[in-house]
Amino acid sequence: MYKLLIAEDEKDISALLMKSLQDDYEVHIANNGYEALNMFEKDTFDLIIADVVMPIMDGYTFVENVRKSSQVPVMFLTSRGESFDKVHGLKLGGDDYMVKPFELSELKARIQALLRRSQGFNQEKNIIECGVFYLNPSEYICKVKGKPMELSPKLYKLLEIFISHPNRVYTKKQLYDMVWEEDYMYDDNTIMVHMSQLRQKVDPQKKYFKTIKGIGYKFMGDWNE
Amino acid sequence: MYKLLIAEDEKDISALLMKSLQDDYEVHIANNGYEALNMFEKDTFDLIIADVVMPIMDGYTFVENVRKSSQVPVMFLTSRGESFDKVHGLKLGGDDYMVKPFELSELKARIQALLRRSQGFNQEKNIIECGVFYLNPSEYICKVKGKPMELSPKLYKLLEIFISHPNRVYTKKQLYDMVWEEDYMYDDNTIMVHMSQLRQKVDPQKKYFKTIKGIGYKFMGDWNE
DNA sequence: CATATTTAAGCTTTATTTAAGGTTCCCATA
DNA sequence: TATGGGAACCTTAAATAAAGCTTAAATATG
Repeated sequence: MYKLLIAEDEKDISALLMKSLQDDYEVHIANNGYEALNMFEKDTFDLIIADVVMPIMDGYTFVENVRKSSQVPVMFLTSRGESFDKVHGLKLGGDDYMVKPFELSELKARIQALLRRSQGFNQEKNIIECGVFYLNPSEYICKVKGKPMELSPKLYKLLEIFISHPNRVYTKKQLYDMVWEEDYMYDDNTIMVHMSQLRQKVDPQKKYFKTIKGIGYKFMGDWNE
Repeated sequence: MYKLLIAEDEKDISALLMKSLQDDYEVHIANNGYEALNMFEKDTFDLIIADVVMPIMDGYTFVENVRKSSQVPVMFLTSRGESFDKVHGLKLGGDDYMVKPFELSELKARIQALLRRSQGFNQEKNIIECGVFYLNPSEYICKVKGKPMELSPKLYKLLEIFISHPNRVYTKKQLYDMVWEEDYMYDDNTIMVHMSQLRQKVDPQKKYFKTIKGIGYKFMGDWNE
């Protein structure tokens, strides 16, 4: 079930949203931008709905801060319906902008469209897929060409990083920091052994995981079978 | 430059769109859904804008067919502004839905937001480009005239420096300091050998990398093919 | 105890530097 | 206007150094 964060100071509206969305989503309400930002930093959400005019911290400022670290889809929902406002909200990182009063059916459809787009058109939640590789971290499942693979935790995390960002080059240090989450006692060799194991398990023909000598490793995401 | 496909039967609107979008995008116009579908099958586009009411094949049918094989972002642009229509359009695969008459500034902002989302925020990657040279350091990619080149770390860094600052002259000492990051043990010859290798790989005809005798080297950024 | 992870060692591959001989260009001099 | 010497530069190939791979054994984890 997708998690939504709603930043809205008008209680009647947030209550209405809660009521009409809670059957389909896990809904969290914040009463202003500041509160929302705190919640955002402590948790992860699949979509954010933000009012613009709020006390303490407004919606624009909130979303600007969100965008510094996240690409979570954002919908503005506000009574300010001028083109100028819409353009501003969209430019600073919003994905959609709805003007109050709104139709609930349209809001729901737009939420669905946004989630569909941001989740990469996967029906299920949190599926990571690229080419022959399929990962479902919440179920700890890994498939390569549809064939289930058993991977140790470290190997799984490694693979997850690569598949979520095809073509990107990671240095050994970066991988170590992300997978091991401890920067003392760091050794290149550990990474190399794990990469070797990962290749043997998941890419025995060495087509997908390329070594960039002097830099690091890269998962080739633009292949043609 | 992103490629847009616009399916619109009203000539004055398609002309207006062409006029206002052609500076930023490569715009292709189809006069109905059927024509659009043909164009879509022969070419690839980064975004589709579709009217709903069109002769021969309507926008909904067109987009339903598009969605059978593609996840390209789709915006509906139509005078049918009922919630029912919007919900229908969004559910069958549309990403956004604008109602005529529309503000051009809002349309442009929504196009940008959609492209940003569908391109996976990729446009924010720092790509270094000049003339026939293309570098993407985060993917460690180098292309010359669209042809991928494999470069060693030192050569890559060297090239990166030159392409980021066309026409600037660098002394051997400067290059050494920037690429080697150690100022002891410095030898002109090392640079010269690397420059020689770089030219052979990336500029065999010696058109782009010029020696400034007594000074250093310079990448010629203002050429005309 | 079983499984996962790290260490260690020998080996392979690739990158970088060194070294030597050749080329070009500038400038002083004839 | 020729010419020769020297400095700066180029190129190539061999030598050296660095980075990476893999296997198996050792150690940790639970």
